Amino acid sequence: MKQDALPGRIAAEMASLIAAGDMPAESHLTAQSIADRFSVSRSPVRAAFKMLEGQGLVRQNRNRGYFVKPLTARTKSAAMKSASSNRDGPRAYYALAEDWVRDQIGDEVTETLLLDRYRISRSELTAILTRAVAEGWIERKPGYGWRLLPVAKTAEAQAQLYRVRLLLEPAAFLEPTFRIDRPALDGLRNDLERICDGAYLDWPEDRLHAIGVTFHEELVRMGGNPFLHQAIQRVNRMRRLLEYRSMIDRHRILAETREHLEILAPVAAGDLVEASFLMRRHVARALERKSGPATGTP
Amino acid sequence: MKQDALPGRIAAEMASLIAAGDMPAESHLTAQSIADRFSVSRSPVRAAFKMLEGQGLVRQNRNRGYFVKPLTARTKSAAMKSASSNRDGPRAYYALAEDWVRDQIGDEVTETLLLDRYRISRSELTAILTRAVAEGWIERKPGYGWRLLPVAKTAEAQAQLYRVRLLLEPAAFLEPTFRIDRPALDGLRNDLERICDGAYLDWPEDRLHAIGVTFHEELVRMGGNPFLHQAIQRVNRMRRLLEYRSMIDRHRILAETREHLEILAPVAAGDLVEASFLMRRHVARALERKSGPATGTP
DNA sequence: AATTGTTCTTTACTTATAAAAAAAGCAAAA
DNA sequence: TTTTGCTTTTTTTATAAGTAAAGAACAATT
Repeated sequence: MKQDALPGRIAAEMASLIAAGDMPAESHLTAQSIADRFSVSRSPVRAAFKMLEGQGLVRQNRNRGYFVKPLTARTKSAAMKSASSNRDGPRAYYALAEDWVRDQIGDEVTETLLLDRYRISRSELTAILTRAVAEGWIERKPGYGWRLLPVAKTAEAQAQLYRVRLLLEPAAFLEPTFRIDRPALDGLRNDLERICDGAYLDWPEDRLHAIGVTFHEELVRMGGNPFLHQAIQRVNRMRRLLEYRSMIDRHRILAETREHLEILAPVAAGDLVEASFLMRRHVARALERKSGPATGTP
Repeated sequence: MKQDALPGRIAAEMASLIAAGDMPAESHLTAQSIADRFSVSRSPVRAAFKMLEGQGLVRQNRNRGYFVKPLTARTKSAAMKSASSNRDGPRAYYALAEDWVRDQIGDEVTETLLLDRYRISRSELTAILTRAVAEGWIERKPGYGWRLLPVAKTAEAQAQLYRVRLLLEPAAFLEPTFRIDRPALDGLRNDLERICDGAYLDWPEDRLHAIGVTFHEELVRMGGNPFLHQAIQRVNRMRRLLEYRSMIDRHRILAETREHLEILAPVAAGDLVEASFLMRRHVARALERKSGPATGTP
């Protein structure tokens, strides 16, 4: 079996966009534009179209391509389901991550052990290890074997992750290279406002989560320091690893989204010091909440 | 050929230690202690011993093991040469990095291209890509191919790396989990004092560099926040990639080592706020010097 | 008792071939 | 001219057998 199913991932993401109304009914989905968006060729995109057609989300017009069908209650729920069922990573990756977080596996493992335990092919294992290395919770031992690194399993560790964010995120605004990216800013505001306008009740969980993460990462990206941006991306991926199972509290999402909009205002006005201050307060609040119960998307 | 030659790396590192006088003449090198130090088994260590014997650095006593031979001018220079020739990574890794930094290669590559260009095996390529991904300057494209990221090439990159250090390193002292690690502290001070006492002229470059890096990483490690520690490790690896070609200015090393010792004093005394302040000043100075010429190990 | 030297076992790398997937190319339709 | 639908080419993955390397076990030596 192919390691990850590119068409499936593309289809899932498009389903999410359609369900969220980003791709209105009757609009023409040109294969090349979708391909460009995902930076792939048209081949996997066509495969994705066929999957979406099977779900009743798009319609093919012979020699004219694919068009978005109007959403019905049926197709809408199908779209949301497909969007969330298709996580962006191989099943075994999450299985390993979960085993590690739950202490179901030792901290030094051999490749054969993993191969055997998760019933995967060598190249799938390679992909998983590469990813885990990139996300910083696995490293190769000098000889044979891999070492699983400490990860935010405990409440204390979660807090430590937030302390790193507290250091990095407010600092991004103060980088000398900070440049406001209007289109990105407008895109963010648009999403956030729609969430506040009720979408926080409708949209699939992973989309809400993704928008929250994107908000933080985009702002850090505007800081113009790629290493800062990279550091935050890693922290967020690590966070995702731990939080992906937890239910989202949709009312907390609303509260946090309002804070996000509050931060956006001074950024748009060019008051970066104020933005930095608000961001610090925002992350600090999230850190405080970590002493409490469930998990949101600050 | 084996991907990286573990015995060679171990031999090189031991050669460096012997040349630096860390392993005095006639001392007995027990295989297990060396194996533990590198967290490998005795097998590659024995192979390393044989290589060192060939270089005249150690002597085997039948059934008693290996012993350090007194350094002669000849063996000393051989040791330094071997230590520096054997970088801690596959040749092709640095070849690729250099090609990228020097714009000798496009920003999107296929595996076959790399396989062919650097004449390496598939698994060696996998190792190289995994490492580059971990260090954050390569990423997998969604379909086929890999994308080389511009992080490592821009002129500002060095300064931006230092700005991240400026954020993270002083903060480590202020973590609520900071715990002084006396043995580590003593080890650091010992190395630093020997450098100041003249070793800055003698010791091989990579050892001087490594001690500087270790100083910073160990202090951050004592902060007790593994994510902070990890972030700094990444920054340092990237720094190494950018700096690995540049000559070391041994007098700058001396100056910086003195600053390192200055920072150690308040740490040992438990005055972490002062240590944090001194660290900030130290890194800030190094950042300022980046406007100037050559490169040291701040 | 600790450590070496050696043997045996496990683990991972190499290489090659087949198959699957994605990318690239191109003629036909809109 | 753009975009589709289809074909061809390239790239990567899957699988498996053979080899090299590292790890583990154990008797011999100090």
